[in-house]
Amino acid sequence: MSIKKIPESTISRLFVYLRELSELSKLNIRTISSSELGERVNLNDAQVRKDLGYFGQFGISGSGYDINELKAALEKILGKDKTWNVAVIGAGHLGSALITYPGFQQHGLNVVTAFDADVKKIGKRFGGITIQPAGELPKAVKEKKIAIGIIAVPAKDAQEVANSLVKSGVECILNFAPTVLSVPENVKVNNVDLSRALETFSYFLVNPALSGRVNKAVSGKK
Amino acid sequence: MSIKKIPESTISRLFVYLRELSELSKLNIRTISSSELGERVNLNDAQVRKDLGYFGQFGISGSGYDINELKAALEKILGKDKTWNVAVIGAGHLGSALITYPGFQQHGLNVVTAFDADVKKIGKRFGGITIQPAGELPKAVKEKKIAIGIIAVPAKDAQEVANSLVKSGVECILNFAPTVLSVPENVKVNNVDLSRALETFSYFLVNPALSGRVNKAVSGKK
DNA sequence: GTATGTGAACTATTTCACAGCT
DNA sequence: AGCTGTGAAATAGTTCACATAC
Repeated sequence: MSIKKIPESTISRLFVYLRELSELSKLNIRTISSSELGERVNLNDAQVRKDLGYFGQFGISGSGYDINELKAALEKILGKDKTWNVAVIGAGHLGSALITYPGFQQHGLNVVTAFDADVKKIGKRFGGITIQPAGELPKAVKEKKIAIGIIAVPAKDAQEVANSLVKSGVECILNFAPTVLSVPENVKVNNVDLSRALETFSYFLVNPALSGRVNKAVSGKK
Repeated sequence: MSIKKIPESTISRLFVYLRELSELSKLNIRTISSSELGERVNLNDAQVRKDLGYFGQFGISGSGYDINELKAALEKILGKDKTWNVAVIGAGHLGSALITYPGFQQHGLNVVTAFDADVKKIGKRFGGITIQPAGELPKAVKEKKIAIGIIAVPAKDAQEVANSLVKSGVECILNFAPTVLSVPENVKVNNVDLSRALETFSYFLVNPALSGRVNKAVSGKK
């Protein structure tokens, strides 16, 4: 058993590499070395090689990586050739913006339904999507083969929505509510906490002298 | 010099603790132990104590932490007693949603101006904010004492906007563009990459068997 | 000569475990 | 007895450095 644990940060960086490779491919550049690629995305060359190394050997010693080949390999690994159905729960400010957010479609994610608990919101339309009553969720998940649920409800309701998603069989949850969700082991939760992202700034603004004491995140500079 | 480096993840968790303490305070609970608090936010008790330990000693041996006292201490540390002015750059889909997103105000962040490079967008109003031409940015940053810039422009324009923000004196940037920004050491960048957050799901959906091989993020379960 | 792939070294972060306080 | 605060141990993640391949 020589299976290595793969850091989640590696997977996250794989998407960064893929994006950069797509750019390079458009420019008709053929090959790139780990150090050139690393430089473009502010990462160490060894980091690039190690990340790729978890999934196989893609390079040619002495000359680097074939851009189109590596791009295709990463697309395969990351499932970019597939599309997934998404449900948005919560049609308030954030939720309604997400329903029509075009960035999702660009990445193989189709918002196919949306729900809200508030009767006043039911029946409203955003883009081509009509808001359904929250009670319809379990049925819709099965019928529409929803793989990903996006939680955009107030913090106090988030856990309940998560429970309902999990019970209906959804295994991936993107949580915009500023709260910690409890879910079974097999369910993957990503948190996007807009407030928290902004809040951490307030710490830095209040403690400018301390900023040197804080370690940089995922991809610090050299 | 006994100054310890503080992990950025610690600061992030401090906000989680603070939120939980606010809830507890409302319920008129007086004290809490590190293990109880940890359990509520899915973290190890030692983690809670170590995080707090970077900033001082807040607990009472044998009985735990006074909720209101700890809450006040964290608010001070995290700068929650202050407010900051924010500029949004990019008034497209995402930008315009952010301009009126009420979550920011709840955390002491006031969106006071917004900009766009597109002449068609200039003069449009979202909430009480009128979109200004991008060229006005440097002047506005100084006049309105903007501390935080939110980048909600396409990836290809993001670096240019960041340069302009930095040159104008902004030291905190929240970047929604899916690209790696190069900024001077003293500037703090937080990335909120919605696409990436969703993209990582596609990896898990394609490789369900592998999910056990991937380490959990910041706050794994016990 | 140049650049990969990968153990080994290093650095960062989390968890353990226990002395000491209330 | 119960719980904090904190060194020490364990684990995770990054960077170095070099043998090996083209």
